[in-house]
Amino acid sequence: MARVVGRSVGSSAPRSADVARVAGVSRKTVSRVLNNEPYVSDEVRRRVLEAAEELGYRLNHAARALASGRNRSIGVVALGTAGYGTASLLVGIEKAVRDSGYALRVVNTADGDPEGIAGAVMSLREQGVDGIVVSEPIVEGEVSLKVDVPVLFLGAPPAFTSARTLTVGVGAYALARAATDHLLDLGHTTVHHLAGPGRWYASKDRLAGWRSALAARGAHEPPVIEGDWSPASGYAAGVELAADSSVTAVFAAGDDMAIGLIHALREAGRRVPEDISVVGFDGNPVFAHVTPPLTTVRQPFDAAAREGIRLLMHAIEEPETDLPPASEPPVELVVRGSTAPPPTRKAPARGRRTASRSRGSAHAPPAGDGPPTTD
Amino acid sequence: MARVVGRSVGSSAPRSADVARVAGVSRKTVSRVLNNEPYVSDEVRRRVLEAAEELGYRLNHAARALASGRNRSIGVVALGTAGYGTASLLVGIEKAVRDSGYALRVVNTADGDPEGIAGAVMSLREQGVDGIVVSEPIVEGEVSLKVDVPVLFLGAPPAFTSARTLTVGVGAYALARAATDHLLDLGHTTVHHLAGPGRWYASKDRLAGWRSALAARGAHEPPVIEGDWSPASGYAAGVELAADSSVTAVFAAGDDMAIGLIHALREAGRRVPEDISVVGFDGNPVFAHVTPPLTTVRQPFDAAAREGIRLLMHAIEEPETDLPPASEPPVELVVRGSTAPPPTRKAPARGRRTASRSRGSAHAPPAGDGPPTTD
DNA sequence: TTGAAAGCGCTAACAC
DNA sequence: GTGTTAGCGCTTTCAA
Repeated sequence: MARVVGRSVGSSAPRSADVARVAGVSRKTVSRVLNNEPYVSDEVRRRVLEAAEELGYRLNHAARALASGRNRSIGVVALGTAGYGTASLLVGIEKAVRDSGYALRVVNTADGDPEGIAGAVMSLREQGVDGIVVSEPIVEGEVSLKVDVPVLFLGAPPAFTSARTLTVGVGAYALARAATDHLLDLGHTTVHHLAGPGRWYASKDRLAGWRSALAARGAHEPPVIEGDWSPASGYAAGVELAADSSVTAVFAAGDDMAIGLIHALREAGRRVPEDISVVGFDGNPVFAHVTPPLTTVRQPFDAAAREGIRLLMHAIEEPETDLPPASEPPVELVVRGSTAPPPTRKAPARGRRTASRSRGSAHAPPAGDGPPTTD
Repeated sequence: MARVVGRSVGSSAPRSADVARVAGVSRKTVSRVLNNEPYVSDEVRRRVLEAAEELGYRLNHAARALASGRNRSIGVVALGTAGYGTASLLVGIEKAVRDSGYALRVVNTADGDPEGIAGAVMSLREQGVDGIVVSEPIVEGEVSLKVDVPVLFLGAPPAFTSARTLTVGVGAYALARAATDHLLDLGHTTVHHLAGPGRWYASKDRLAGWRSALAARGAHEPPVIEGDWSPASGYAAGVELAADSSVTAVFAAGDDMAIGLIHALREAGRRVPEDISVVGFDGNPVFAHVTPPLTTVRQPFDAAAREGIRLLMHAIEEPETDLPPASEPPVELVVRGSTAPPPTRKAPARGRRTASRSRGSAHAPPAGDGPPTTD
């Protein structure tokens, strides 16, 4: 390996000027090659790449950002929790962003309150991100904020205005509806609902799906119990529900809550699924191994993240163009052992047409539209 | 609210020069105030802050980074998985970094192989981070890399050299030992081990802790079974272990694997904990609600992250000074329902010649020694 | 198809 | 205590 460059000893990292010198071209040409711009002869391109390689040249992102105004990085506002859902979404976002050649900056908000979100967004903007992803924030309260870059709301409706506002749902409404329909199909006369915190949009969406499934069958709508996503809150709800002998089916808005719920139910002497059926929400694979294995609906984290980032990238790089339409992820119901036909009653007709894939129901309003929420 | 600034209409974001003009000072003084440098009169400081506030001024990080060479951001190389452990560590890191006033950049590696880690680290360096956190990488293979910023290895030994290499453990060795001791204390003559992938340092550390606990009591060391952290791999191990009637206690290197393991055990007719005791590793709270509730050891994710970032910040901001010593996090054993004394028996009426390809060594080699892998 | 000059917004070093 | 003068390393005009 011939040492072509004069001195590279005491000096620090090579700059584009060094590459230019070694390749025998101008700095601008180096820049062209590095940015894959047209109008560079193959010969020159090759020489530049070779020189960069030889020098171990690494482009300085800060300088590029300063000069161009574009940072090639996107920021994500996430919840500071290690839950399966949140973590899965973050992993999916990271991968999609990296595949796009962008860098990822993360800011968590302890609890997704408006101030927290606003602060996180401002901090991200200050860091110079080209786009922002707000993942599963709360919906309550107004975030008064105006951001000058595109913002993607993943699994939630827009909470503030931005240069370009995008929304990609995770199909929570349809998933909740499928979960409830599954229970109804089994022959349960109605389904109780253990919801997430009322302030979360994710809660409202699931609640709405459950409600619509009930309404479609003319089933009675029992009062909603509210948890906080934690297994402990599921347990507390279970204690409450176990005392009500009319309960035969429960749809919990989260797997962890469902597990806590089942725990309390069984402790109170109610068998699952013989006496009471339980469906969770998320799709954490570990719950295939508990007793009873948890029936649940799988959230399309990866697909939603990929789709969302695709839209965001488009909005960043081609602000003028109209965005290609978002494809709705499929509904995936995972039937395991925590659901069964209701007790006493004779087994229902075998017409078990589980709402799998396909939007499954008469009308499923897309996320962002406010289906009748109570709260 | 008096509009002091001349025109702010069509123009874009205000710069430090605008603030300087409004406050009637020089740009450098604005810079001083914004960086909390000394030698600025309170009066001037107040005026500058006021002007900045009024203009809605936001400092441009890219420009600062370019000018100063410091980026006020740290990068983390994580595993692209949504597991409880990984996610908890990341959340802890994010919080600690944010509290230090730094920004966080994240790059995941699909599987922590040397190339993946090297690529992630280079990408982070290119992005101009001031420090890097490598969280739970694999240990096998050499990462040939020289980084010019401090690197913190969290829960793993240094995998490559850097300007300043820091290491903070999560006490895995002590935790594994505590888990095994708990089983031994219960009266089990020995404890089997379901390990993580051999390439992971986390696996080796836990393995070593288990091994040392056994050795300290002179207990026989059964062959190690290797999983991949997934509940499915735990299940597979359980099928295998259930066939061996001499097994009365198992220490699994992860909660999820423990759950899969218990599943298989019970399916094979072995009761937990009556016939076989199982201890997990991590501390995911949801497993307090399964049947049986999982006994486990809790990893001090937050404490480790906080301590690690503290060290890293110190290395970044005061490279000369010696680092304050790291405090070891406490060992936390969470005893729940999956462990009990061994089954009622007066004498261990069993010839242990089931799977006798154990090495049966009486000493505990430190991590780094490769355990007999099965795969 | 390539190059020369002029900054991007900030901080560093040195004056005053 | 405060201001002045130069850049940081890259991309952008615009010209050749």
